[in-house]
Amino acid sequence: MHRETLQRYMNYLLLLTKLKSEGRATVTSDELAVREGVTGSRVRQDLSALRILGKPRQGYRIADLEILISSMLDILSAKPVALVGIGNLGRALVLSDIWSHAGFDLVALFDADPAVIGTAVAGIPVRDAATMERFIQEQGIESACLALPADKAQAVADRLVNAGVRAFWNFALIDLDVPAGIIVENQRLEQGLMALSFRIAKRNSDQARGPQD
Amino acid sequence: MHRETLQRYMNYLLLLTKLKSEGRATVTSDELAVREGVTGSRVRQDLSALRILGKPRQGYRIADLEILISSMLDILSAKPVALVGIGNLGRALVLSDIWSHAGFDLVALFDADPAVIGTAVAGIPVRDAATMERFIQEQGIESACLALPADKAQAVADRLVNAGVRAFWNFALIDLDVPAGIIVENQRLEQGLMALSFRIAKRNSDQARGPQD
DNA sequence: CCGGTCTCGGTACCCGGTTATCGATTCTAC
DNA sequence: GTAGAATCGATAACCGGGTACCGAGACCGG
Repeated sequence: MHRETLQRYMNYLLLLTKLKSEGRATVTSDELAVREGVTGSRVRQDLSALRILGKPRQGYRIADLEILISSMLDILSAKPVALVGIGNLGRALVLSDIWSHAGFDLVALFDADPAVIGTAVAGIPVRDAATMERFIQEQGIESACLALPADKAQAVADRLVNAGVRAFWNFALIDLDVPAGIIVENQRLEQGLMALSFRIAKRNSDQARGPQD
Repeated sequence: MHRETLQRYMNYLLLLTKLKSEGRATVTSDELAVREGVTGSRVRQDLSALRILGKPRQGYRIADLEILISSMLDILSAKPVALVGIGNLGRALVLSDIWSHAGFDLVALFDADPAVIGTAVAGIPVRDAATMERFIQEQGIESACLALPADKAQAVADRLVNAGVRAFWNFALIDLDVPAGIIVENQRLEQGLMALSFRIAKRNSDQARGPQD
């Protein structure tokens, strides 16, 4: 599955949540389509691929969509995950409610700074990074979030791989070098901002040339 | 330009920076290609679209690539930007060095909490959100970063649009409703984590089925 | 009950992104 | 200096995601 398609599914899910909160029970493919900038055809194909069936003149049942898309993304499970790096970013992530929404259970925090070791964030104690491998191994944790400076991320990732971690959510601005089979999902904040810069430049130059196209 | 293509350019840039720090002066299209999971052909077409010329048996000059890709993304300018919401996430963003790397100059911070108003982060004073419109207007700021809870983001965005902001970098997990011509770049952290969940599920099921494909 | 309309499911088509290929150019080696 | 290898630039071929279309089923109004 291509990244674009995956993103569409996640956006469907976001919109479904909103619709459900408005009391809606069904959606049509065209309704989902306009929000995504695609056609109803594409949406129907997306849903068809998940074996989701709708009814003519009625649409799709929102509850069905939510369950099937969620189970495809495997966000209904509670995979244990550890977070390394209790800086401002780390704290923000710990305090957010995204973990359970994305199928994870944040079970451990690590940092190397004695000033924060022993404190707790959102009720989760911050452990000494020196004890990281043992804890990860004992708990069988296979996912980790790296909220660290770029210069420390590779070394920590290496240690975590040795301890059994097989998937990373990486906020450090480097390309992690990991063995085959280990997943790295990079969350490049910088690229979002660059994309904004590009879109601003494009809009401004388009407007300068006039709206002839 | 499609999102995928834009992402490739940004990844080229990231890799170029790394190569330059290693003392390299030129790159071949194939070198750039393998990192992106595409072919040399695609890279050559990407660079050709930017009127970048290489030399046979030598490759492209890294310095040229950096300048031309950077200018296409317009990240060499210093567009003033304001950040609203001095929570943990806001602080992390302020303290990061991404702003200048992406063509922005972070010039103002706002928050509604009296406890943080008047303090400073990275040398930038935190102003009262009540004075936001006036300051934005006076300084001619046209970009803003929203590091706020979802329930406050829309109201703040509305006020900023009225004050002249025409581009948003939005971290709140909602679809902002803005007038036509106003750019919203959503940085959906949640979706990165969901994508990781999906990739883990996919890897595990693929391995269970065996590596026959 | 029946025609009209709306929306789904499936199929065929299209377009543009990606790859493959080929000639041209430049560097290396002897 | 010449043969050979490497890499670019350009063009053609390919492929798959996206769209358009059509028949089928379901609700609505009379």
